[in-house]
Amino acid sequence: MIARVIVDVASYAIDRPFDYRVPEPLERVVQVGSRVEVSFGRRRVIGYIVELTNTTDVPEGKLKRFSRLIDVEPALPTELVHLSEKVARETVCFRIDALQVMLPSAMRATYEKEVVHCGGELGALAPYFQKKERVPLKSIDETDWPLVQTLQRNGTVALETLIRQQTKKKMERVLHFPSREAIDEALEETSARAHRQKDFLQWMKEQTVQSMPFRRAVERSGISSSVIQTVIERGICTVTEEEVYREVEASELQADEKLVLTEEQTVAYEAICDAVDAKRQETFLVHGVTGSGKTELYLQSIEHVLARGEQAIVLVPEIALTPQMSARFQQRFGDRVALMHSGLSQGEKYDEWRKVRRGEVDVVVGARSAVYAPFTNLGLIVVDEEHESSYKQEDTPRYHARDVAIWRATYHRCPVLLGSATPSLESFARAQKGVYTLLSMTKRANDFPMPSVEVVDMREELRTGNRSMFSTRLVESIEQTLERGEQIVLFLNRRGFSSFVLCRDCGTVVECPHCDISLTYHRSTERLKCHYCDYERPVPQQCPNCQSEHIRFFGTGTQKAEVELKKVFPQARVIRMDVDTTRRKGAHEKLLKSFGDGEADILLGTQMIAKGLDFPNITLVGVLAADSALHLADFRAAERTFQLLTQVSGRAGRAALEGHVVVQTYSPEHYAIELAKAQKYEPFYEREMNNRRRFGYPPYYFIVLLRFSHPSLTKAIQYAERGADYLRSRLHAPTEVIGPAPATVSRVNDRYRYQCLIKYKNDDQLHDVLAQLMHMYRTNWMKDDLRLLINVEPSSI
DNA sequence: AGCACGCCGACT
DNA sequence: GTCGGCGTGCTC
Repeated sequence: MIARVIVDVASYAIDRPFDYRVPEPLERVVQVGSRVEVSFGRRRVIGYIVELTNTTDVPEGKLKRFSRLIDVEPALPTELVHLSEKVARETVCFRIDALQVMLPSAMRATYEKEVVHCGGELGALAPYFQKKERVPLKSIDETDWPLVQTLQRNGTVALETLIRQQTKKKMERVLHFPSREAIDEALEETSARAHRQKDFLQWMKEQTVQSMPFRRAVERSGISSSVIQTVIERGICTVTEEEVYREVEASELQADEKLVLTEEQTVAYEAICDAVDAKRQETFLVHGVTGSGKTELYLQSIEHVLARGEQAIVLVPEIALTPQMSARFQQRFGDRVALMHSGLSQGEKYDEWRKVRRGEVDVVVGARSAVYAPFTNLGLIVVDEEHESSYKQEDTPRYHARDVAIWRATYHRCPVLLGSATPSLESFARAQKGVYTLLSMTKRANDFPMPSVEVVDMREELRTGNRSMFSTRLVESIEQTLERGEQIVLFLNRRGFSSFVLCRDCGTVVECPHCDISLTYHRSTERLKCHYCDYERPVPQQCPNCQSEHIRFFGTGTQKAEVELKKVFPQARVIRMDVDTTRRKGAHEKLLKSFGDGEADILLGTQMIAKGLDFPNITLVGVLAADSALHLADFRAAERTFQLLTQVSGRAGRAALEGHVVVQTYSPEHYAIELAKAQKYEPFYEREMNNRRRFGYPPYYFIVLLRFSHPSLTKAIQYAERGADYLRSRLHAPTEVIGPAPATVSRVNDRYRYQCLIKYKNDDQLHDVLAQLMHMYRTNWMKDDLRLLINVEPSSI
């Protein structure tokens, strides 16, 4: 029996299966998806079985037997093993990367070298070994490494690779209670003076369960652990070490009752159930205004799926995975839900993943990578806020969770639900073409009116002499809202307000010496940092260009806004939410909770407050700089701005109180802002589609971004041109190759970056041509220190 | 990727 | 002669 194995080595030459003979005793145990330990060249590494066959082209002399089976139960279901091939092909990444991303990081192996003493004199190495036979190479001083080599040659020591999985199963001591009779017997044998022991025995007798974690027994019985320990030592009850799940802190469960669906919701619900029942892959685009009750639709659709004995995945943007959202799912489905988001520790993520793998839960609510939840009987995948750019992973494998969701659904023959108030142009266009089924929900579930939106022209404010961050209108609105005792959310897009250091005399901005980007001030450390490389330096006292001491320092946008806000409204209680105030685990939740409890009047923050915030007392939303993302050189700039404004506006007036939105901008006439104000998605869609068609961008074309980087500027340009020429010579109209042009950040880590763009409609040669280009890169260009990165359907360019 | 082999120049 | 620098080729 032959196992075809993808080994844990990310390299072009290795990116294919290698054949290993399956040891005979394991023939009935191994499965596709199992991990094995193999010797590969002179190393031992972990590999994934992707196929089991009986034939091989590998000559007998080369074929090895793998040494160890790591999982009895395969780590990945077959479906995901096959899916990894598609992911690798579609996103141009190594198969091993596509496989690894499907597993929790705790299951990734680390490799460590150890020096083993085989016999003979160790000489100068002796102190490292003491009485031990093997020591980590890391523990030996680097100056002694040549000696290790010498001793290795004469056979005194050998180097071995230690494969360590990061998996830590949490073990807990579990107490097993004896039978009633045994307890009675024990009671008789217990000395009359041992009152506490008797109490404990009595308590045990009252228990209905047969075992309980030691810790909980201490808590519940109120008997000290030393007493219980004595009882154990007397052999009355036994203790075992058992694997337990880390307890993920449960959100506070508020009542969440099943709601009566509106007419629109019912239409959507029935269409979804129909696809579920028919086992039909169908993608629904749920276009519902904020407050139209999309979550309730998800919940009831999932209930239907669970009733059929199938499972469901709910994808949520990381940032929107608020306790409010999680709590609703937990309330509805109890312990059948697993949560997967960045707030969990590595071990907690591993536990949640295992619950899914073992079939102990049947709903997963999680961020991007939860799309790989190892369910084997999926009935529905929901992608909430489907337009969110966080669904696209920005490093390898550069997959889009929305696409993966559809691939998986095709396998499981189940529907996918894409939900958004502001669908991505791609999805809406597909819905228009009939590729997806459009489900519109135009009315708010509770019939509350949409908030009124007011746009303030900040140029006008400047002209009238108001140079502060707050327009007169916004100040008035805040005042009125405060007087009414209602709450305010102020939103500030960090971009354009980032915290850089500027010389007031010559205008110099302090930049990174290795990258073409300004340095960012970090208040916590009082230093300037580069967000692209690891460079950091203290804040300069003088301008590095003209030595002037008039260094103007811009704190983060939100910090500055907070100071100004306190000046204008000294009586208002403000909560600031940005990366600085939410870095600590759980800080995010805590701040939101205290705002929800009415402990503050104003919530001031960045992107992160744009979503999922659902408090009835918020009646005013202020957007301080609506156009900060508008003028970026990216074809999605208008779409992003429109989505953001709509999203933020949705935070106002979620309950009976009427909501109001004030949007401050320097370009009030821009269609993205005008149409967001009017809250008209479709006119925006038409308008933006026109632009996309005119300039040949998605969804009219698919795009692939190629980035060439090299320490020498001329070489970077040369190779980028060579690459573009190569592509042009092989790809034909209507496929186009644009560029090369310098990347937005034209230098990172002392490497110059040039990029090309391929635009295509449907080009079946493209993947082959890209593969050939990669081949040329790895056989010729890579040695010259060129780096080439391919991003299929990038979220920005 | 990482490891060994092998070829060449430098040094005991 | 031997050591160690890095270019080349291979990994079932």
